[in-house]
Amino acid sequence: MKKKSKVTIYDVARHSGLSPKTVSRVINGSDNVAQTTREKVERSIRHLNFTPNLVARGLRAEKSKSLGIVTLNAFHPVPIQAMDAEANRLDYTLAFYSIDPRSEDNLTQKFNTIRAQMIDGIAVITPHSFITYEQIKAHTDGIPLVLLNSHLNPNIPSVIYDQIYGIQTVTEHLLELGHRNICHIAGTIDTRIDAELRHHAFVETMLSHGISDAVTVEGEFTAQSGYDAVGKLLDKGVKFTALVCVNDDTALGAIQRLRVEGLSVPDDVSVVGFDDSLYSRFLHTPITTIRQDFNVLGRSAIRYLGELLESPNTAIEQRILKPEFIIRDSTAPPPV
Amino acid sequence: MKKKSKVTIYDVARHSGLSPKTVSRVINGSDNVAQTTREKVERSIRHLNFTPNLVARGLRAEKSKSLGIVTLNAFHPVPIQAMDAEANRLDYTLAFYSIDPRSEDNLTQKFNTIRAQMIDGIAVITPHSFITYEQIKAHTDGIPLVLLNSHLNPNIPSVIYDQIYGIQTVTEHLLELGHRNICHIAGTIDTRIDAELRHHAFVETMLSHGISDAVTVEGEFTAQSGYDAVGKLLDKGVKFTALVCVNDDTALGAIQRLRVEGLSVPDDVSVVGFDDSLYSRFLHTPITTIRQDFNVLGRSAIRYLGELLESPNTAIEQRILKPEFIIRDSTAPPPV
DNA sequence: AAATATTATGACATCGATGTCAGCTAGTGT
DNA sequence: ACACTAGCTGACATCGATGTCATAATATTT
Repeated sequence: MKKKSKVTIYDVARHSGLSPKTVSRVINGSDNVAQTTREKVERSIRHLNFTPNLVARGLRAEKSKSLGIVTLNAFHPVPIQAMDAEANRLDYTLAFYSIDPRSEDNLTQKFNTIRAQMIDGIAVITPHSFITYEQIKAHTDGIPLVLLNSHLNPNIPSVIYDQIYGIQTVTEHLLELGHRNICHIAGTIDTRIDAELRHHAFVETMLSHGISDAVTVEGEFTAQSGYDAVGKLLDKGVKFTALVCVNDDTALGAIQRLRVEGLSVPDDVSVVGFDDSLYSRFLHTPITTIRQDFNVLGRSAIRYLGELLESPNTAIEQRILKPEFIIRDSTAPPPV
Repeated sequence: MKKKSKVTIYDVARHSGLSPKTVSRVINGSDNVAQTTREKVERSIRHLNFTPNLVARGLRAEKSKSLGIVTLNAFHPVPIQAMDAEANRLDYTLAFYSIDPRSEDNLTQKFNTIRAQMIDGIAVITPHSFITYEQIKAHTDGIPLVLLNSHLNPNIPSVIYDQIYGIQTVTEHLLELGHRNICHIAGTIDTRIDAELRHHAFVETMLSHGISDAVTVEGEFTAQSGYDAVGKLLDKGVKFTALVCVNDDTALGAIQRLRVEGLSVPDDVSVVGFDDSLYSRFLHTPITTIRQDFNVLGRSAIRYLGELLESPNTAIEQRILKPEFIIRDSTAPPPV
């Protein structure tokens, strides 16, 4: 049986015959403690199996030593394990909050909680265009803040993969192969920033090659929506020899639909994805894609947050990660 | 500009001309407060935009109103958003901890932190056989605890999908189709409980049909390991017409390797998976599988934890969810 | 040896909310 | 009119750790 009663600094003080303040000094590695005293206290700590109460310490210090991870219910992957590992390295723990971005109330309420819990720093996974940096910032009361895969804006503290570079690369890859009739199966452009960025990059790249009538169908980042989008394109009689998909899930669904419709990938239609999902290289037709590693993204965000906490004059900037282009079997020259 | 200084119950008291204690009563909806007083306080609260400090409250109440989600670095999906939603419903927030199950030190240290943060309840995602319920319990100091997809044992508080039923079902499905030479591509049997359970269920089911020489190859839950496992089977010259894979990722890799080796699924070899991963139904050959919904699992765990917190005499039991069998195209009778 | 500097320790207050308990006001009963 | 409730409010202590500041113990200087 364990003792239920918690061991406090007072118990340690009593046991070692010293004052609570001295015990506190030992815990915190303060200089002005005699060697013999320190040892006595350490013995008592070990003997009583004492762990300082972080809530009490938090109240006094006005900081909790934990970081908040906020997501916006957007089906964007949350690399929580990687973020936790990095946070631990900086001596922080993690608290998690999921916010409904459509509810201003929910936003206010959650950030009230975050402040009330004295969370020291916040990482927001925000590929969600309902919410701007300013809106979030208005709620944080000065708590350091880093956004993940958010708006493209050099003046907001964030870590992002270069979406524009990614889509530009795959689109140009298709153009170089000789494709001219390229369609884009997008994500929810009006609500997701990454979808918007990728869509814009697609249109621009096509324009820069003199193609102004490229067709876009909006999906929602899922395999099902990719499947349906191809159906829509075919129904409308759109002519295409290549598809740029907003992510691998969408590409997966698109490829499946093409197959159902009797079209071969890549012989009849080339397809590119985005993300390099875990399954992508093991498919019947491995997908040509752009790899972004969400673990790296998460770690970078926490690291940045750590810098902001340590030195408040750390530059506010956008840290841009370059995704990697991976050519597989789903792309080929268009049929002759 | 916002005021940086935090608003406390004392500020509200001063502003409303009442005592902090009365403000506290209003916040907590206490009975004995005059209507006019209550309104005065509420006005002040709104005017000052006051939010009670949860750290202070936690210290006093000796509870944090947050639940700890613990994972063991085992690549098991963490349905953190679903768990958060359920926790919020019960008026709790979430803290996240990732533990290296091979390090006893890490285990001790993390649970010290959990106790030091006055976490009220813990959900452990533990398909990891390094760690038993007893080991964890020894660290929790009586904090309510629920395990997810853990050991099969009616006396530990946990929520699990019935792994045995699942593998039994898919194996019998293959047997009914006429297969006799069925191999199992397992997970890491020595370190993952779910792998062990599934392996055991496979062997038992085969035995109950009079087959005692069924071959098992150990993988590690990944597509790559499924890919490699098929290679090993072929190298060893093992004869098989069907594969039971520990999960869909493994099945995906296995199917890919079969294709590379010139074997067709399901004409030459039938393959079943487990989990019903998001991609499984969109593959070239959609996978026959067993669906377990991790969101449901996570929500159930939090709900159970909530019951344990509310009434400490809630039964300690194993809550078993039945997974759903889904037949797709990767299984067929064996070749004649 | 006296004066001064340095090191080591503890008493007390504080962080913000709330439990305990006492006191005050108004209302009821006789 | 007096005693007695019931309802409302506040003073004070408390949760556990630590900052402030005073003081005791020791070392250093002259």
